[in-house]
Amino acid sequence: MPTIKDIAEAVGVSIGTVDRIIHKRGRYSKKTAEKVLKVMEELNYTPNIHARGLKSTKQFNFAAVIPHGEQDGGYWNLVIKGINRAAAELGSYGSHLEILTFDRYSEGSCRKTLEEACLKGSDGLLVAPVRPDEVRSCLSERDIPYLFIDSDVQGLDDRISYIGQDSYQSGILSGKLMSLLLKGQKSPGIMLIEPPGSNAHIKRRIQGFRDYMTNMHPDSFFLDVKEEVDDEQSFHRYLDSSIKESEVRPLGIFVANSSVYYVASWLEKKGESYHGIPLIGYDLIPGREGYIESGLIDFILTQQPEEQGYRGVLQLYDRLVLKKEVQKELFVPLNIITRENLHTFENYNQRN
Amino acid sequence: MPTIKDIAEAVGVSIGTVDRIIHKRGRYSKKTAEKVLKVMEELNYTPNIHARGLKSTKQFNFAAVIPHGEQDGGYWNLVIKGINRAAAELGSYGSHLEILTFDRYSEGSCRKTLEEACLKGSDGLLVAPVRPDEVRSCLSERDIPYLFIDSDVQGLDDRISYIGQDSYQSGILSGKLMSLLLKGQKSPGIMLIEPPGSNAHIKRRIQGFRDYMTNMHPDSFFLDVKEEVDDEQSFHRYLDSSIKESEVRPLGIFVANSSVYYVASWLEKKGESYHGIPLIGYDLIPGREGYIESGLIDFILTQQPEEQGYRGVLQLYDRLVLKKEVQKELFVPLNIITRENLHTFENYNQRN
DNA sequence: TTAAAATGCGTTATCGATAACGCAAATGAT
DNA sequence: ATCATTTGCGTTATCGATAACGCATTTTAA
Repeated sequence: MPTIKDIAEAVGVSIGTVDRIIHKRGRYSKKTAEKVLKVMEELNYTPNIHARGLKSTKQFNFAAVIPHGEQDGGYWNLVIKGINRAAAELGSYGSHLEILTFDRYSEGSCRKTLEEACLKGSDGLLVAPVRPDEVRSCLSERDIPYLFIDSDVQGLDDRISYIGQDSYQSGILSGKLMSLLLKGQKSPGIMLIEPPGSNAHIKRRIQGFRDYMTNMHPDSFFLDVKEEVDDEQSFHRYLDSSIKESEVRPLGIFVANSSVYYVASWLEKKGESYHGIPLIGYDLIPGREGYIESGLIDFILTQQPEEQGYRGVLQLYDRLVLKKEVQKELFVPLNIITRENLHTFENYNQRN
Repeated sequence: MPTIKDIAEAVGVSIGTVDRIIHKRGRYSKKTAEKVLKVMEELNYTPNIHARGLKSTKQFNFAAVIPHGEQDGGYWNLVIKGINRAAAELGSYGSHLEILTFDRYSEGSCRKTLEEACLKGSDGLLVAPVRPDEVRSCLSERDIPYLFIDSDVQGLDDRISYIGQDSYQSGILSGKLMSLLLKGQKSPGIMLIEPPGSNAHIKRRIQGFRDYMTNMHPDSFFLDVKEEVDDEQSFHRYLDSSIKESEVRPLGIFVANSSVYYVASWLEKKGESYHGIPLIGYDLIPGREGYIESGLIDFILTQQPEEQGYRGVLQLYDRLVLKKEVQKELFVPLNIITRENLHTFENYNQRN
């Protein structure tokens, strides 16, 4: 491995000169710079990360701005887990990461938290822009580098990267799985549950699902249920009344987010005759796996929140500390979770 | 972050003493050692990786001993890809990794390659023990640290780690998926294909599949096909004669490894009436995805060869270079691949 | 022409861990 | 009592990149 000293000797200058040229800093002549860059190219010089990391006194301060951990059924806690794992893996050398959370259901909370992060002098932000307008208005007037997870924001294209899921395709995939579960039944009445606080993301999932079903089962019809409250009891009541109104027993239920667990507990309460109804939903929520094990929930698709948080931090680090190029867009794989492979996903990932 | 200097000052000794105590090296008194260790504990000292990496002139030489990349339908090339990705990520600081391949179908080739790796003075080996006997006889008499991927070896329990898949459970999962694809048909005749060079791994998959099916579809019967040759043409001929002999058209086909692609091309040749037969198999082979896209193959389970190679190298590094504790056994998640999520698995993973 | 300013570049201390080296003091042997 | 050996510990150079500092030399201004 060639060092800066090797370069200096090869060119016939001192290491100080080489360093200044590498960093385009201080004073040097154009001629020398050309020679140095040429030799660097030839010897295939790459800086020694350890020497750099050791010397650099610069503490990078990163901040992650995401909803409170327990919101959305604990979904964001999984993101936090991934963030912390990445932070631990990078060690705390040369970088420090702080997680700031906000209330995604209260106006202004997101903006306030973002501004707080900016004022702290963060060198980079990892943001879950569940409130795109607030994010847009806050970030567009600053020049802090930022990266989005979970969803993207139109108009903020100079983000470092976006890490998320192809929602529409995940809806398609759900459709396929539902189709299989229906075992060729004709005219399936499908209950399509649009959860509270539904956003563009969730709407795209529903669209994908609907498109697949109408395409493959033209005779299927939908019972759209749009829930407004995020609380198990009211959810159950609401489902009961929806069922009563429409007077059909659904042949399959698709829930476009983690409310699927509420639906599962509802089915459980309804008794045996409801237990076989195909049920597909989103997200693995710790403590709720029982519904998958018992088979009440047939399939869960995940957004891989942990993976998103993990990758997000790594990309921030790669881009800002290591100054590497990173992918501007990264879709996490669509994993299918079911009773038989559920346990193989647990506790994978921690690197020690 | 406390440094070795902080410890030294706190105790009232020099950094040299602290260093010797940390590494149990050279001469020091028991009393001082106790004090130093106590303070280290209190201040929660962790060595600075960068300083250590910078100083240590020790080049770790690792070797990966696996079958030729193109064997098993290119399967090992994927492992190699993961190994290289990990190697690139770790940078080449303080470690060098060499991949040595052998012919898994020729006796002694594995042993020879292993011995070669040992003679090169490797500090650690990543081994795919597809020939357990040769691995056992070679490694048990040396004291080089080693780690297994793909499959484990009985009697070599002092390995650093084993990284692989829960084969039986993957068979169970295949059974579940097959069961769904059969859409409730009665008395399904299942063609169960045991591929050439079948090992304990593959037999466990078959066992899992069979157990699930006989449990959930007691009326199902199996047409066992044990193929001997690993070549597309002969495979087709063999399938033809098997079908003719048994005089049944299979209602579903399970192939316990990547020979599933041969079966797919066979079904394609047989014409329309064969195209709808549920087909489940293993492994994503580059260039063969077309059979999944077209739907000829319904589901593919993967062993995540790339992930196995990647993790293997990371664990070797963590254990030997960073001297961390690592998990003695790591099962990779069972991913389900189908037409609708196939593309979300491609090109994920490389970190830049 | 001469002082002032600008340019190009070399020198050096630093980050934290490592390990060789060697000096005292303590212990042992004769 | 004297010398040899052992024991405990401090000092120091090193790894490669970084960046402050300052010395010559050249260029510009008056």
